[in-house]
Amino acid sequence: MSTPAATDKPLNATAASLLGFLLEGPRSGWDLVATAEQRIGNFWSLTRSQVYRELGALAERGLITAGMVGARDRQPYELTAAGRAAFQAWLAAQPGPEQIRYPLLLKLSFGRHLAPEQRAAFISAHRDAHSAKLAAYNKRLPELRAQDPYAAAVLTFGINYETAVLRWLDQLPDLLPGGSSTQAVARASGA
Amino acid sequence: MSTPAATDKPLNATAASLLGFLLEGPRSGWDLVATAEQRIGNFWSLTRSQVYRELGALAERGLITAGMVGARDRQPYELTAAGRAAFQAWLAAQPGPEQIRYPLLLKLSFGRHLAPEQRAAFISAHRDAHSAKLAAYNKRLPELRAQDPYAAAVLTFGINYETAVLRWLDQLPDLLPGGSSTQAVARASGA
DNA sequence: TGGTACATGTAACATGTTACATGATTAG
DNA sequence: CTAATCATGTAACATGTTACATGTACCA
Repeated sequence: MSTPAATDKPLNATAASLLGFLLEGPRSGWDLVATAEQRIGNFWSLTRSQVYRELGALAERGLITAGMVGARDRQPYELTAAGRAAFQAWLAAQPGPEQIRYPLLLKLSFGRHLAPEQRAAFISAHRDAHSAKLAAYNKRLPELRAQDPYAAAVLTFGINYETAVLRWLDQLPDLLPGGSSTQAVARASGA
Repeated sequence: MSTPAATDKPLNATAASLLGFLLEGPRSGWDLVATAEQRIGNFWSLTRSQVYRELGALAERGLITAGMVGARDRQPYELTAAGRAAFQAWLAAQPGPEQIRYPLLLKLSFGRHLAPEQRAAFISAHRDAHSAKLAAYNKRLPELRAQDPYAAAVLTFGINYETAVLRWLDQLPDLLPGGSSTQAVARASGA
């Protein structure tokens, strides 16, 4: 068995994505960060540090090779055959469940300890952020639809998601103590 | 300034949640894991290891104190005044944006490299998981509504979310190449 | 007395974040 | 010439995951 430098253990999703972008041609770390930000940044985050680290590890495993350094110390990498195979193996594996970490939900679930005005401030800031995101997604959709149906499908998830969040935010006052219905009762009882 | 053992740096959300649960009375690590799983597990994950580590750190910072060891080496912790203050400080801070890491979206965005049958298998497994979750949420809602409006509000987010995901999954065949409309065309052209 | 659920923890590792340090190139 | 942008990287730390190790108490 000639060991081609640890094709063994499975890739993590971040590393695999980098390989995926490299399928389109050689890219430097900097490029990859920009590409990732743009293409998967909405549902998969990564940092510069991480990218450089993964590139080093991928090179060591023989899944990519460093090309000739260009202008500004630009270090391009390109896929090897092993890298292509590793990417395909990753892609073919059943994806795990999504992970959501939602600080607002966490704080709301401790809502009994939270002053209503603060709660309201959180929610309102949150609503602004989400309606901005929805608007941005809707703006981008038509263009993407023509260019790349896969990206458009993924963006459509984002639109569904943001819409659901906004709808939930609308419901909140009726669900929470001190919300609209309670206030209506308070007004009706002549407070 | 009497330094009360580093009340300084802000808590992370996981540690803060543990403090939040301890507001309801002394709990052991084991209890806290179970409570967290049940109460915030759907939108905030944590592991046993992490909990024990955080408990150690919180005790060192003077935010909790270890009580007397009970049966089965059970080690209960309770909040200190500093712990209460730290929890309130965390709760009052503006929550950051949610983070979503969605492996299926990642793989779909590389959809051009994915065989349609595999894509279909991913989506179908995903759909099953999400409809099960939605059903579970809907089942739990009435009970929670009476018990804890905050938990119910948070669960309602989950219901909105799962509904949105399922709706998106329904849309997918029309968005992706080789989807239902394409198939209809193929059938019409007599394949 | 044997299995299951309870209970705690460590070690090793993987992943992710933040701050720092350095320098090249380009546009004005 | 100088500010902004491009480009790479390290160090330190925080967070999260997995596997391992140990033992108790309850129930059948």
